[in-house]
Amino acid sequence: MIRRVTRRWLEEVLTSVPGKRIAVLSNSRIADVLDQLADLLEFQGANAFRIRAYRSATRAIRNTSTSIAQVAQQHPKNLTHIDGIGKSVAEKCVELVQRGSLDQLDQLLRQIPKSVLAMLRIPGLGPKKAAAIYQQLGITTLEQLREACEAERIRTLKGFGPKSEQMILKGIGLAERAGKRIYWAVADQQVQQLRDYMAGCHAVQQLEFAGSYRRGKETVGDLDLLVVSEDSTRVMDYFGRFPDVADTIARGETKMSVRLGDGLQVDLRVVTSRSFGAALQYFTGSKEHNVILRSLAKKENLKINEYGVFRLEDQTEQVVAGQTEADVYNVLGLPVFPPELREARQEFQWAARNELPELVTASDIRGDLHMHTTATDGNGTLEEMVDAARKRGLDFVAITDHSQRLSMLDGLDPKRLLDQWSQIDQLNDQLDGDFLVLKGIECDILENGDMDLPDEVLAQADWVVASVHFGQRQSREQITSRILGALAHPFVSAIAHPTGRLINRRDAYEVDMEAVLQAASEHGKLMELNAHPARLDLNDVHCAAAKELGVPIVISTDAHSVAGLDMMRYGVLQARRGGLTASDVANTHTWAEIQQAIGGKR
DNA sequence: GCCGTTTTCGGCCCGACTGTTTTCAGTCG
Repeated sequence: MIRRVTRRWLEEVLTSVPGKRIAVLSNSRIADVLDQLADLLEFQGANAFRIRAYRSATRAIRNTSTSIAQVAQQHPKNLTHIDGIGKSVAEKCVELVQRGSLDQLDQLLRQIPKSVLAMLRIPGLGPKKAAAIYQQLGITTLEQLREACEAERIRTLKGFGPKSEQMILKGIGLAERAGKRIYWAVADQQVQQLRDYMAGCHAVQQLEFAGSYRRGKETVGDLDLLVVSEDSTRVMDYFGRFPDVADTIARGETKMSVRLGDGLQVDLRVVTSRSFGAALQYFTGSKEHNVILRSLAKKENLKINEYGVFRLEDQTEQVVAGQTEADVYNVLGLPVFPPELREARQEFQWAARNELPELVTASDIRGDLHMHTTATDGNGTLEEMVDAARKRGLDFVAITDHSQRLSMLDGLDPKRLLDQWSQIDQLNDQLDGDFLVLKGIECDILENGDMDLPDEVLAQADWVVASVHFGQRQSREQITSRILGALAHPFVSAIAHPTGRLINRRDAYEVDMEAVLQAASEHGKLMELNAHPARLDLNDVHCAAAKELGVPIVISTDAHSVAGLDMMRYGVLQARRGGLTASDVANTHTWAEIQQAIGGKR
């Protein structure tokens, strides 16, 4: 009862604000608000550890699949059970969910104009310097800042000089592009080019890309290039001549940073072979994973930095590890965590229980259960897609073209679908057991919750993926209930791209993922991890939640062309970040085994 | 602000580079 009243009240508050949709606050929205609060506090010069506490709370909020808003409404005290959330942040979550805003944030925003925070996006301009510019010169916008630089007024401030003005002017132009995160798949292309180029430098003994790229994060903010060499000058000179380098940001003895033409920053570190493992560990991160690692080391009277692990005794430092990553972890009694797991989520607890999962690999994948053909919006014919899948070593595929509601994409009505399925029967006859083509469909879940094709048609399919394409702006209750309905439908096998998000382009639609996963578990249905680099939907956090509930994940390319089949590896990477093993992923199994899993429920 | 088999108070990871400084604060990862 309380929940209903509160939610209705919240909906009224939110709908009274133009442009806002009816919604229970998502975790990412709550985290955004708290991050803004942290920005403003930082700007005010608040205690650095207090800021860090807020940052770590917002990270925890983004990293859980539990709906913070729901917990705040129903069991607010349970919020502090989440690591990183204490009494104060818990109270703020409750206030935010109940009132739709935070009193403290409103007060701060009255003192500091929001436009001032834009200055923090300029590389090299942090909270202290930005605050000095705002407080001493009264500058509140980037345009005023540009004018002040050009009029040489910034250099009059203590701690600023002509170079600072140049840095700011350059930074204003970059603020838009810099800091934008690119898809992992795009970063990967850049990495391959850099690898090829750096292979031509004889001074390079060993080379590895670290950072969020190595952790397989869905988006990458910059590249961290680690090189073993005895001659850092030669390596840096060579690196600086990479044709796409637009600007050198910094260059010292061991570290150099450049910006490429598209705005991507690449940091180069040159180390000796003795330090390679420590440096690789250190620069792979994440920051939060490293903080935990160093705290553990400290308790053992050890110190970890990018040069090695050192034992502290009688004011002397003795090297105990550094050459390989394995040495660094093993000296602390820890396993070598796969980079994808180094996010300070559960990996240290898993290690303590000796339960680190053996993550799924691309070679474990046996089939692809979501792809399109020229029958709807694909570029490849049925035969071409099947041929390409065979050449990629798969054992089976499902052809899942769109259903009739997608008329713009020439979606299939029952007659055309049945025609396609009889073609598939013929093709299977020709294949004679060497390969299996499944009769599938990507069937729309209509706005009213009905399936887009009649039951008697769906009943004849081997495999049905249900998806939401229309009515994505419906309320959380409506969308959730549509998906729950599909999961309860006897002929639906899996939910495709379950949140509809397009990374950097479109937010996920409002959906109660906890309820969805619970229903999938009850009905024995599968959830898709769509491998397209812009989707990667489910995300890593939801994959981990599905695993907890025993809901199998099916990694699918949703290929619209032959080349699209190669996207499988991006999905596998995301699955690894979710901690999935081969047995957690349905399409590492044979079709007979998958059929058994979904067939029992019909 | 968060956290706790050394702690409910006193810690909180660590180093490189830059610009503005005559020894260091700010920023970044």
